[in-house]
Amino acid sequence: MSLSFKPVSAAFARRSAKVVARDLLGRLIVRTPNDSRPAERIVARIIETEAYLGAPDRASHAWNNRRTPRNASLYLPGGHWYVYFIYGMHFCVNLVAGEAETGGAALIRAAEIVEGADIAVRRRGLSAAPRSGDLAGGPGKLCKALAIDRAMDGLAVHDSRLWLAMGQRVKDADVATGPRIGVGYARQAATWPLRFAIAGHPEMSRPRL
DNA sequence: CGGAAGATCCACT
DNA sequence: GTGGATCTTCCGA
Repeated sequence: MSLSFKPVSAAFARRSAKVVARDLLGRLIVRTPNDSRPAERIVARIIETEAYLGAPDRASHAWNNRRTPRNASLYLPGGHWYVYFIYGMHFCVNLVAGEAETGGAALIRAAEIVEGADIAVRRRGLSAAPRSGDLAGGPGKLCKALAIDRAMDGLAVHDSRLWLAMGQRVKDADVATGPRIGVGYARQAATWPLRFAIAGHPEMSRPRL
């Protein structure tokens, strides 16, 4: 497989959250923690995402145009990172999608580490590489493996510390869809098929599609 | 102002 | 399968 390290265009994230979430599969997150140690680079291929649609979506942090200190960056123009802290323990990373003030975003739920796995293992606090799926197979694990935290919240998607490369688009035939995880409280919105994953990939979070 | 629940993960049974 | 960790936000008193 040939993976392109060309940065995504400015237009990539200016589309709807649903289209962006689908198109993120197969793209690459490139994390370069600091410029003085370029060897610390980690590259992760996106395996699983979810779309959150903003004001009309009861599962979205932007439901009914809610605004809090935590979700401020969710209202930036498409093409910024929205990183939030959840359950008092974990971070989750989203790509803000669509026009400014609309609150759409794509949550990145799982990725396959394609470069820097040893660094990711260390960041996770593990002594050895876990079995497939346990290194970045979940939104909290992904952020820990890539050292993504509050400092990344609100950065532009082409920031040198955390940016998106084209990788390789995944064919429709290889995409599985289903309802989103952990949003049972969202009534009708909980049934919307806004979860996307590369079918059968071992890094997919549970429950598998 | 207190309690509850959350776009989660891990240890334990 | 269940519960704990413990930040952020919501809701009812």
